Amino acid sequence: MSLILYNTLTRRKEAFQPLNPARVTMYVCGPTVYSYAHIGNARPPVVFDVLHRLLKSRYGQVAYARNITDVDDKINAAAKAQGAPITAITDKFADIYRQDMAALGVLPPTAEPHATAHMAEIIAMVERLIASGHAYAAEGHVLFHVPAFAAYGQLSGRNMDDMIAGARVDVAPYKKDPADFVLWKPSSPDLPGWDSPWGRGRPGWHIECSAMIEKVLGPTIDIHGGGNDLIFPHHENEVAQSTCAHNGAPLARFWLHNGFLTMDKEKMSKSLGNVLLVNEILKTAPGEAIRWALLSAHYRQPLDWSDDLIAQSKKTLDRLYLALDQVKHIVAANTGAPAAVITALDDDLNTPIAMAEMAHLVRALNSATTDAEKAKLKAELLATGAMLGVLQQDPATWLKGDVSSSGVDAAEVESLIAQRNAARKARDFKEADRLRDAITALGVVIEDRADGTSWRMAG
RNA sequence: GGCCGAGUGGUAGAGUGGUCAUGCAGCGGACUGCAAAUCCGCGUACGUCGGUUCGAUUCCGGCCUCGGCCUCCA
Repeated sequence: MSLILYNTLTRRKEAFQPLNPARVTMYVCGPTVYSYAHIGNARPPVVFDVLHRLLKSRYGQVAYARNITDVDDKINAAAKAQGAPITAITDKFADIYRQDMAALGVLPPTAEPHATAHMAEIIAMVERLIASGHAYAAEGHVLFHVPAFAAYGQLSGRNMDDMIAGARVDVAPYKKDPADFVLWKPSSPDLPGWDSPWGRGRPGWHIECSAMIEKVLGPTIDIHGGGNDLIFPHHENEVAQSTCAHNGAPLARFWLHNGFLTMDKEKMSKSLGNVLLVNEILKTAPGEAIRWALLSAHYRQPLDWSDDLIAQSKKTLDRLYLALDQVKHIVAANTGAPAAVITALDDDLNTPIAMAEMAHLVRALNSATTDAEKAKLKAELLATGAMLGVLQQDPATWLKGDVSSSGVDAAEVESLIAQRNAARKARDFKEADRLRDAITALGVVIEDRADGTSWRMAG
């Protein structure tokens, strides 16, 4: 079995082999921390978390870096608007981001480089690019000279003539070529800046990733991931900078890009304003259900977000946890995820197929009659859940839901159940049904089982 | 205009050159005092027009529709 990944660079699926199996390297573009992450922002970290888990299970350890961009004009604007220091903004939203991602079951990356902590590396890389003739300084700016890199446009499949023809922005007068992009730009005294050979300034948008990848992971990494919209210009420019700074060594061997999350079929984006914040959704739905929803479509496909999607995801997880709850006293066998699950994930992270396999497992588990069977199926289900980053909490905890926030008094429910069971014992079914209606009215579902009556929150 | 991607049953969403996705919803049955949960069974599908083929939802081409990138954006 081997992992097959769709490589944006070649536009086809390719067998993945790490450069060095003892140190698989992966980089995913992280957030610019100037406000809350929306649910679309959460798709890459969740998707690449599944890849992270898969790589870990195969190669033991993965050097996985996800950056924090803490220098950016939008951060400056936010700080100005709120009358707060820059670092107050970036620290706050970096913290919130980490918390949100943890709530979605995303394992921390092995490194979380901050742009502001890598100014020396950024400046050094810019200097190298100037020295090698790939960049030039002009009016306090440093620009990457796109015609100096013949392979420019390869990743995004564009050619320069078309782009110039379709250009929608005014070309700055100091650019030698309209496609040239900024590596370094001057800062006015009221903006954050760092001393450099070109005066006090700050980095352009793309150079930080190139510099941090080199520093944290090395010149050529195995996998670089991010959202579809980053292919151009962000990743194209990263390729140009890094390749030229490394004498032609490629930046990344595999480029992976996730499809977009939409709302009513339209891209969710901060500029359009149609965003749902992860932080807000987490107040109304468990993080695990949100994660399940994000993985319910293949990562390269578009995914239309809706309340119904979360509701369905939650119900599906209910069913899985209900089955696990039935076998809580059975010790899971020492078995990993079934081959079908591995095969599915190996095929370009086909999470919907892996989820379908979980449905097979849960049906088999519910039908199993021997403890040995149950122990094996329980183990397979849990192992599959671990690959996807779900199903790892105590079933009872999941099924009870957040009782405290629901306003339901657990003692009252237990009391009503006891009264109902007394009525059932006395064969007073009218009273028993009345009591159950009262329980239902509280939003609680009860189930009579051989070992007693259990209850959980409905919906 | 250039470059990408998508159009599947009530819904979400995989996949395949000729039997089955799967979840949710629905229907029938079993179980239950009745339910719930669970199990068993059932149903409706592949945008459009051509081509290749014994046979296409699947391959090829045209068309239509929708979305994305080309400017900050996951």
